[in-house]
Amino acid sequence: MTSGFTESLGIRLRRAYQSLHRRANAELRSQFDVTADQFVVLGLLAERDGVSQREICSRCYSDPSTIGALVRLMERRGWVRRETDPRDGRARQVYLTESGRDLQQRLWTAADDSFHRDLWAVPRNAAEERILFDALDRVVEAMESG
Amino acid sequence: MTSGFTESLGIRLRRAYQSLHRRANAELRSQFDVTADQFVVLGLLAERDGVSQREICSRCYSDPSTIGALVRLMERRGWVRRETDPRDGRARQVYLTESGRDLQQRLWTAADDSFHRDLWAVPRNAAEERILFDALDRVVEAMESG
DNA sequence: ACAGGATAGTGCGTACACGCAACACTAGTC
DNA sequence: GACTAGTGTTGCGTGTACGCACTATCCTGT
Repeated sequence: MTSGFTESLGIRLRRAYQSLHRRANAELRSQFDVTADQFVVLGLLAERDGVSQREICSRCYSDPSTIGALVRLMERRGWVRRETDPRDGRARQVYLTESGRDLQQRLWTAADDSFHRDLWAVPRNAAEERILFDALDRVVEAMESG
Repeated sequence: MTSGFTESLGIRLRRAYQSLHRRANAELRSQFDVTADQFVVLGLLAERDGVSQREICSRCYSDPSTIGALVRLMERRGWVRRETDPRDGRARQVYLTESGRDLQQRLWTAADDSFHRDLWAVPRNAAEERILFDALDRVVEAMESG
């Protein structure tokens, strides 16, 4: 029926993500006691903060309850603060604190030195990068249009 | 320092994997009460069984304790049996049972109908597929050679 | 002004991923 | 035979992912 389970795109995608996630977790945890997913949320907030948890979810493709727990944890650690949106009593606006912004920058440069560079070197040229990025984005489309 | 966090390969990889995993979980759970990771292990065992848990780990890039728990659960559900390796008292040989093999085949065709087809259609031609697969494999290499 | 429907967030339960430590067994060396 | 490494598995604790049910709030049409 197919060219074999082990050779399928699904398994390859899983392997690639798992190894990235494992590596990121190991580096970030040992040096900063931060998890890979906290790193992702910090990165998103550094690009734009004052946003609702719902928006964070849609930007990193996670679940509301996952993000809720994550953000509350980050709040306890002093990296973010949450304020009730004056325009919408249901929503919380999530902001990076000074400490959180500082941490994010240190994480970013550390991650760049240790594994981001290797990741960026994966596409061997611009054309390959475009094919790769397009394909990954089309995976998302295909999976969500079911 | 870079073209933006949201545009990086890491985030794209995360999004693609998360959406695949979510979709697979939803389909498999609603129809068969099976998780995506159980599906993966069933698929690997269908290709070759009688193997140690350690080997399952290396084939799906998972952790020994994760696979241990997963395989014990699958044993309780009657999909696999575990026998002590006569050559190595530490190791367990994991086999698919008849019921497990049967389930795997039903899962495989159902998954193929619902989302595997969409996934296979992601690479638009053989050249793109090769670039995509190579890149994903190089991600694994890069992340493990740290 | 109000009912009905949508939306943001929380709480709970289950499954997975992983590091770490412990344990059992193996294999190589002396 | 004992000693030392190395390996397969298990147990424990934490963090993450997700579905589901629930509350609080908003919004729309009447």
